[in-house]
Amino acid sequence: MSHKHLVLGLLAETPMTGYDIRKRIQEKLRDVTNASYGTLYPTLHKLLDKGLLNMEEVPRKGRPAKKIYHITDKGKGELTRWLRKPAGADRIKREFLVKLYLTRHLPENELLTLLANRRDETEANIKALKRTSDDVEDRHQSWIIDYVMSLHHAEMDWLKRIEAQISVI
Amino acid sequence: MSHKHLVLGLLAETPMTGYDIRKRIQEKLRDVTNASYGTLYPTLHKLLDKGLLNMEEVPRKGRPAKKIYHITDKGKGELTRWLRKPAGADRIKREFLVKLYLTRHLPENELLTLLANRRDETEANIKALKRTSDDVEDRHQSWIIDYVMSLHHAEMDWLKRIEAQISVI
DNA sequence: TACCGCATGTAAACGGTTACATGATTAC
DNA sequence: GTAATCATGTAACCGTTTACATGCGGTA
Repeated sequence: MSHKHLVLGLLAETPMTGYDIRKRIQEKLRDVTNASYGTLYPTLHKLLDKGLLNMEEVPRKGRPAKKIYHITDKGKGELTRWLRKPAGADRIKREFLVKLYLTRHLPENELLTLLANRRDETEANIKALKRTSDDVEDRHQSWIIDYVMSLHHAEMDWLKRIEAQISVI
Repeated sequence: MSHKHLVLGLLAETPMTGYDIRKRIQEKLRDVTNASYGTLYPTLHKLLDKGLLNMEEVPRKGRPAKKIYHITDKGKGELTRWLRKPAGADRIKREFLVKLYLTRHLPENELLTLLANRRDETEANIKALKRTSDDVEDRHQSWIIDYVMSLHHAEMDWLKRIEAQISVI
């Protein structure tokens, strides 16, 4: 992905500092990404270089100026171009699936504990998500939560199916 | 993740060359990872250094020797230790969710095409998966396919739900 | 003859995480 | 007084992708 377009998109709504962008992401996009300053600041610098952003310096007494970034027309162009092309297939490193596959050469009870642990974790994830879903303001945000929730539930169902399959044998 | 444990796990089944490992992954774990030689060979070198693998050189006429890697007892220990601890939460860069969120500041029809496109893509993914699921040998592999398929279906249901929600308004 | 499969790698670039460094202001 | 918040960044490291480099043997 690179956080380039996310930054562009957030700045298209309203001009902000890098710090603000971080907060926004933490508040509204926790389930989507987890970008740190180490990613965000260099991204801003690159976008500025390319002319996709402008920067406005706001001096503060006794410390370095605050830097407010604004999206440029060029930036808006790049953003809408990106939004219109299909999102790349999610490249996921599904560590759990690797583990599942590798239990092939291990005793059956290893497989069963792997599945049971995963079920507990998924259950916990669902509960945690439910808690965060209370203070959601806009539909876009609630759609994301709904999406993630759906995937969690699908995984739960799958886990139960597999466990049932095994215990029958 | 790092492909360290995957390599260890595959070599626990049978000794192989780096080339063989690549083929295995392509054949059986396409939905889980996509490791290239650029990842695999350095990983093998590191594991060898740490004593988790042994290497056996098999000379070939007229070209460099083939290198067959074997897992050591130390390697087996490391592998089972890893398998037993819970798999880290899948850190996913869900590009599609970023796009979904960013349609906030775009006209409604942009949102609708985004969803429609995604639906087409997901449908295509499901069909492609169905095709691959025919020549599956062992249950571990079929579980993985079932898992991925479940997630695809969950996404489809979600997409339809959201689209219905919007068209009502 | 031309291409595919076998088999080894390296190098550059990219994207991200973690930890570090700085320092004022505000709330408890 | 102490901790959190505001606000900037850099540097080292890690894992991965992509492209490149090499070259034999078998198949169409």
